[in-house]
Amino acid sequence: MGITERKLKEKEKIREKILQAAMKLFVKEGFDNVSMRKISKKISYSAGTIYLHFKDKESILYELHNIAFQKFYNALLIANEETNSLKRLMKLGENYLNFALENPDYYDLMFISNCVSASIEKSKDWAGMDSYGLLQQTINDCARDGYIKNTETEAAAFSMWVFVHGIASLAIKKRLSAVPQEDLKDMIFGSLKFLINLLNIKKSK
Amino acid sequence: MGITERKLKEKEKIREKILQAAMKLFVKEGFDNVSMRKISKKISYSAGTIYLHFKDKESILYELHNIAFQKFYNALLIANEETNSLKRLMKLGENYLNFALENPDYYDLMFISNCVSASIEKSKDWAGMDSYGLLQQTINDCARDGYIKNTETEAAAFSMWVFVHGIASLAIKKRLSAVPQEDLKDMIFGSLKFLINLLNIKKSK
DNA sequence: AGTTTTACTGAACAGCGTTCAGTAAGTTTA
DNA sequence: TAAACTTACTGAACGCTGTTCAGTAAAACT
Repeated sequence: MGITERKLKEKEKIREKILQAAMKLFVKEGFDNVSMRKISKKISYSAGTIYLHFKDKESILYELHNIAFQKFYNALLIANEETNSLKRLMKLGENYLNFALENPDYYDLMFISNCVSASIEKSKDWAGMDSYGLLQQTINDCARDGYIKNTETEAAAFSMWVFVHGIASLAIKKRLSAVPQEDLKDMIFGSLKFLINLLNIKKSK
Repeated sequence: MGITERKLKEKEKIREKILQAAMKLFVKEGFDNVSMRKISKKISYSAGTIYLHFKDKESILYELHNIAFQKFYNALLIANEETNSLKRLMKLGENYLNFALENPDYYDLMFISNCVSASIEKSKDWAGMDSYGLLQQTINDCARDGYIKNTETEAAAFSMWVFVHGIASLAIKKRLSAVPQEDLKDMIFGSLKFLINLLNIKKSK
């Protein structure tokens, strides 16, 4: 079985090459400005070859979409180092926003772009479910520790998400240009603090 | 001056025709799936003619973008019928969300799409400034009436905006498919109520 | 050695946004 | 009224796109 195995590995290698080339191009030039021919040139194959590995351009995006969610989940996970649940919630929000601001193209792909949402609707298990679970867990911990009301955990989790997503998507899509560039980060992270203070019923300080 | 005047009016008429045809096509088929040739066919002119009235496809979008903001502002304005400031804030949020859900393509154009953001950055006066002023005014009224802290009006206004935008953009971009369709509206407007309750320090009831 | 399988190419297709020489009608001037 | 000019518009063309597929050459199997 040495030969077929080697062949499979080589196939996988090309697939990987395509993904990496596409990823780099997408991030640098934006998804729409990258053509199949550009990708193929970057890996020194003909454009047709890509179609031996991917159904179409969209499915390359979808694959990258899953990779992005993996990165995203790992970026959020670092918040778990914080032991205080409310601080952990804060850290979670900060990590979310930092990921979005540092990887705007990934974030766009994951939460905004149209290309992917078609594929999402088919596969009912959404790649972001793990990350949302992380948020729910943290909110539950906050409720347990008396920071937020037990009856409001679901609404709090959802609100927290739409809040940080709202900020992230407006920033990425450049709808916050009224705010001076140098004040933007303060504004963003200040707002996060503001929301968490609203949620916090302990008001310990 | 009768002739040149008539000619100008005719030119304006075609411009209007292009905008209306483009608008209908954009809303029905989505911005990317509409070609200049499709628009031209709809108005029974050649594709080249459009370029006598608009620099490129993007500038048609930009024009529609301003029209959309006008519609948007008028939709928000209805909230002013409500005399109680906190209720007015609630109504403002509801109107925002309703507009977004009922005109997803306009909303996309105004707050999400890339095509427009390039033009926005050039013209420093953003079309949404009037609408944001409406929000700020309402928040100030709420502070005056003791519903929210006087020190927090800026943060409250920004938070309110990113919150409703977060909901709207997730809904429009179909990232809320985990929520059953029949529960979606309750979830959305329930969350709005949740946020306003968080902001409300009077807790009158 | 001959046959089959595999991997890949490059030409082709239909469609895109955009440009522009050419045309025909409308308007102004002589 | 005839000639000159202006304007509005067309349709072909350019270079790009995503995608398909007949053809090819090398590798693997019999």
